[in-house]
Amino acid sequence: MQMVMKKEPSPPSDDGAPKRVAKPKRVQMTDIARLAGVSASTVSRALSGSTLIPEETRQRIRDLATSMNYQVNIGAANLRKRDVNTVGLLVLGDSSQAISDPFMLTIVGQVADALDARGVRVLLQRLASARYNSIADMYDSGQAQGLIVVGQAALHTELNALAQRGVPLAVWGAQMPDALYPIIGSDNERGGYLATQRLLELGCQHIAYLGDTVHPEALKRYQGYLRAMKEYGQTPDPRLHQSVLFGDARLRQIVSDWLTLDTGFDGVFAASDVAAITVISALSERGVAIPDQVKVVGYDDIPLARHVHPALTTVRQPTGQAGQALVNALFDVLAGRTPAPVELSTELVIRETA
Amino acid sequence: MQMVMKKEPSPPSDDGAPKRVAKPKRVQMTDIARLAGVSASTVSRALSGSTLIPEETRQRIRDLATSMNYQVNIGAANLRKRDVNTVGLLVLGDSSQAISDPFMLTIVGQVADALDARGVRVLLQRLASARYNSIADMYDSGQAQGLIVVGQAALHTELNALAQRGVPLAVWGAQMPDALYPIIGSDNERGGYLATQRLLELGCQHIAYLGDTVHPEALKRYQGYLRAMKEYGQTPDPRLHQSVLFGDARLRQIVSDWLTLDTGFDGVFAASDVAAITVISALSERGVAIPDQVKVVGYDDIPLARHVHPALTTVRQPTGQAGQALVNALFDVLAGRTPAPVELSTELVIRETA
DNA sequence: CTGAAAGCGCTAACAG
DNA sequence: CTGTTAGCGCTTTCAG
Repeated sequence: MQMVMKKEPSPPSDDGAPKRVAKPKRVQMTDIARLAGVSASTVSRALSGSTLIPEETRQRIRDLATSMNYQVNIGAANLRKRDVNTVGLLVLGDSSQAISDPFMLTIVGQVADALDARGVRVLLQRLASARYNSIADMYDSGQAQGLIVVGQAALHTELNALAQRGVPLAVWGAQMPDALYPIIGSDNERGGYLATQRLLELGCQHIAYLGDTVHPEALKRYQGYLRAMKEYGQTPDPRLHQSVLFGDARLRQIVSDWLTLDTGFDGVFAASDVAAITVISALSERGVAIPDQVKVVGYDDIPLARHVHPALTTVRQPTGQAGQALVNALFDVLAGRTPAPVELSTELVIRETA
Repeated sequence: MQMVMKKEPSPPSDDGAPKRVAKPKRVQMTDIARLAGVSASTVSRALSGSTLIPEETRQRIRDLATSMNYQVNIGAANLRKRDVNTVGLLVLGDSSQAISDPFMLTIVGQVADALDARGVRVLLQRLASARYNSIADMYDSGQAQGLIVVGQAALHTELNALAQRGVPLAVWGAQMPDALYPIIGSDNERGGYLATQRLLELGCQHIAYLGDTVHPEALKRYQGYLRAMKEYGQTPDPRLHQSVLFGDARLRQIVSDWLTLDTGFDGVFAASDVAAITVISALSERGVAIPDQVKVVGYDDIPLARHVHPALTTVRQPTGQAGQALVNALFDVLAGRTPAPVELSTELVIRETA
């Protein structure tokens, strides 16, 4: 039966955002109070577990509430308590490519879980670069008591400004010397070093680096790459440094270009597993043998890294601790402490591609 | 009975959630009003763009607000407007495995974007099965005007009960005949059929199905598998049906078991790409040639499916439309309409594994 | 132990 | 055009 009794008063607007239509009246505290024969104060106290209310009454009120699917209106309670108990989780990044990176998403999940464990609500927002200026909106509008930002991007200056004016935040990214906010991240420089060292140890003479050095994390990895190269007496070929990370077509083109270089190339260090896997795919397509002709090392150790063929050698970032560390840092800030930045140790996971 | 010692006037507790500490006073509407020399009402109107206020004044107030990083307190505004403009996004699933499934996460991202485009806030919650009973909390506590549930799991009955009592929701999952809530999903039965048909066309005689039929979606895919088998005159071997989808070790064991069957097996239809890829990996490890000895078809077409080797033949679910469809459905419900369920068409993507 | 009263920060009549 | 007034649903003194 499709046609239920039409309500008189308001004609259903059909033109976009729905207007309020026949909202079933929500039960609220006074209703419970009336039904329980007590005052709202008592209900409030009972529901919050105050020992002022005798256990028996408390339980009775609780049962009543449960049976009516009543739960305290958090918005109203927050207003009164001047507290929100909610953290904003911002995921920076442009293309839906960037956001669909399994690594980023893993961190998002971890953070959500860690906050949940503390009983804190999570307000999620993906933010494209065009709106980076509204990064603090959740805080400024009182929706969130603090922010966790995943994907530092190139926003260090802005983030510092926020920290400066007292916005509590914690960020996943690369350490910055003058950061006024806590940064949680992996040891990117060392990761880059380990990856490159591996390639060098295996005898690579022409190692490419794939990563956008505008991002501090990718830059650090690049610095690690440079350090290893220097240590092994090699001079990086600038033609083998590319910023592109996403987009199959472009990546394929780059690989093509590299293959036609006079010197050729025999190793690739990619700043993300997703990029590394795409490169492997492009190389395989052209009949280049991995690891025989070209060796590849990725970064992140996403779950699928071990399942591609050949299995990807990569630098593992300890996501398990990431979420917890971010949340801890944010709560330190909220408590007025100054948390130490956390640089999680990276680890080379050797598989088949290098 | 926990007799907690009554605290003295509250020393800074260090043992958990931080107490309020030196919060910098937030600027609020009355502050702006005072500074602008007008009343709060005027500020409210100006900031909400009311044409009652002359353009000039409006701009002046806006600038003032911006310069002070002031934004209307959404919680308070919501309370007054009796509206929250927020949707709860619930991700069901137990293991962090389940949640890290790229496919699920892609949908989460899509939904977040689609809501964002409507100017609706997103409250994210991951929900493990132990807490499935609190699935409607966000709604009951007035935090969200409606819910979007990703991962129908085996909760059809519960979801129906929620719909029954008027909780606005939209769900990603498999169509159910008696659903009182809108379900958005792909045509799982057809997807299962297409996948299996492909294997049959290629001459497979012993096709395994990997998918937990407790989940309606996986069940539908299984039914598609059965239909194809029947159509091609084959009898499914019950030993080749396994519910396990996650966990490398177990999956490897299952593959081992299958390999030692008297009949062997020459085809696998896995209900998710992640499972398919793991199987491929396990088979490669044991020296089984794909697709020569065993052919594999997955489900989802996650981005990496094309990059594994051999590239995965799979059934594509149109995630692009998923987020939008879910959001549209929810808003239909909120507007008092009864949205038609959406069954997005699935498509076989033929690559190398079959 | 319990209720009455006073707001939390904002918006929306309702007068000017 | 603008200010005054009265709450939104809840929590928390403050008195019993």
